[in-house]
Amino acid sequence: MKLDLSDLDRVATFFRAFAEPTRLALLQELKDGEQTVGELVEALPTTQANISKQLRILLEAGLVERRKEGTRAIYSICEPAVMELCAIACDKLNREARPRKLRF
Amino acid sequence: MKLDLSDLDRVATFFRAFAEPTRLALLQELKDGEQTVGELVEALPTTQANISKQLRILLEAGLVERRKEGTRAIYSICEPAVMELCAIACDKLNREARPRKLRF
DNA sequence: ATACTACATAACCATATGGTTATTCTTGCG
DNA sequence: CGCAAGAATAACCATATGGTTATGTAGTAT
Repeated sequence: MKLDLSDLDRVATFFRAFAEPTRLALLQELKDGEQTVGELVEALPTTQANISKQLRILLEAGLVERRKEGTRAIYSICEPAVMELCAIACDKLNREARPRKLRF
Repeated sequence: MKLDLSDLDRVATFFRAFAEPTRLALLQELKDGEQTVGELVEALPTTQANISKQLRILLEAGLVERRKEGTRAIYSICEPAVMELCAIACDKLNREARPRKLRF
């Protein structure tokens, strides 16, 4: 079975969500539970605007979900495959000659 | 355990190899066995130069390997995780409301 | 050596995208 | 209401990147 171009586009878009360090860092922060935007801003070395922007990409990719509580927005991972994919990526990278092991 | 920025960069680079339709199409063509560059050029709607360029990215990402035979270059998938990752991506996309199922 | 085939690389362009600053919503509260 | 806090969006810039055309290079044959 061969996927056509529009399906390949969707798959590519899905993987593209994982293809940037900042978004991976966000997923990593959310790994152990939901976080507000403010908490994520404090945890990562970038601006609130950028955090919101990248979170939107993760949201549209269906990797995270948003919940509102008062004025805050609380994000959490809603796609179990996220951890699985990151684990596979780390396994692959650990198989290369490397000083220490990666685990997402 | 938290990956630092340089590790996140490596993970991101890994995923980035999957984040373009042309490279996914190449992987899909290679799914059932090795192919020469010429065969891949015939199979895909882009130029030989672009095929070579994208193959190099897959090669550097460690997803495919190259074998020379005469003047030909024969590529094949050398990373088992490739199919696994694509299967997970398709599963996820199939879970969204969609007319038909994707399978890489 | 010449010419041809198969592939890789270079140079270049148009677009996409990560990041920033500035601004605009939205919500809660006095 | 006015105001502040938290978050999203807009506008913008610099860089990265997919794709193309043109050129280079290695192997094979004549």
